Amino acid sequence: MAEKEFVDSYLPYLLARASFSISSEFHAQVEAAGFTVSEWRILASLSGVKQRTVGELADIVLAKQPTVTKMVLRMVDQGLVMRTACTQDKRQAWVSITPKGQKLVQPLLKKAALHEKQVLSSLGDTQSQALKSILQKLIVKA
Amino acid sequence: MAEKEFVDSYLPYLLARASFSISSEFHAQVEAAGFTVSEWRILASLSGVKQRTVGELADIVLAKQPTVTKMVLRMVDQGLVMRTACTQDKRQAWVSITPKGQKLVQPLLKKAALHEKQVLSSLGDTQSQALKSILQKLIVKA
DNA sequence: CAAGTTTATATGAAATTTCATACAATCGAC
DNA sequence: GTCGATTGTATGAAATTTCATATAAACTTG
Repeated sequence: MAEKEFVDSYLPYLLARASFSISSEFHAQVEAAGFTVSEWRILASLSGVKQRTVGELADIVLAKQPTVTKMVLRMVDQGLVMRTACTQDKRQAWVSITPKGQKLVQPLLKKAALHEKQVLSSLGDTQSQALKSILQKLIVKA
Repeated sequence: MAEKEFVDSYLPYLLARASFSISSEFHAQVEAAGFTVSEWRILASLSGVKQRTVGELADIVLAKQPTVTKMVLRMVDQGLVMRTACTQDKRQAWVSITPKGQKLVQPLLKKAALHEKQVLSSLGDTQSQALKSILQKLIVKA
């Protein structure tokens, strides 16, 4: 049984697996609210701001631009977000959350905060801080 | 600009983003070898073992079973893996890597090890160890 | 300011993933 | 053993994602 390296200690895989594992725990609640994970991310990232462009959203939800364009169109149909013309750069499309979207995502945001708190408390303050700062370091700024 | 919480410090998102970021760095090499990320994971996870079942592979590559079934069928067509009947439990399908698959994945495994080493060395020993052990803790055993 | 280049988004076609469900084989209890 | 429940994989249809490309609006230079 010498062959456990890949799955058990290869860093990129550990990251992927940990991410998957933690997200899965919360995924049930996202689904219960009727959202996909990407939809949830879009709503969450729109919930505190005036608006974001399609490109910014693509970067945030870690998806390709055409994927986000179509995702936004679907969410517009559902009345969760709305598109408005960008006044400065007419190539860009501004996306903002609707009152309906805001209302639906609000309870999820609370649950997300709670879930994170639980995970962090299971780690303890020291490890929590260490983890976050290391992860931030791993995230390439570009 | 008070609204940077979600993207900048929400743990599940940091994990997803860090995972994405690190994987992306290596992704170019995976593509250069002609594989998708999931194919790479399947080959890597098969490369040291005699065989794995479809279900085990689904767990490892963090994908759904039907996805893996179809992925394996495609990889069989490409001659990268082969399916053999499981002698004990006839419901299960054993998948193993072919010599061709092994030959193609070998250089990638080396590059992966190198890439990981670079990432780890940028963190330093202490943080590397801390990160890995915290991630392992976050990964739910079930 | 015209011409070429880059950037932001949209869109159709193709590939992939997912959901449901079907099918087979194993397991358990009687 | 037999019947019902469970488990592992396959498969078709639907939904989603991706690739390639189109389009339109800035930017750059001379």
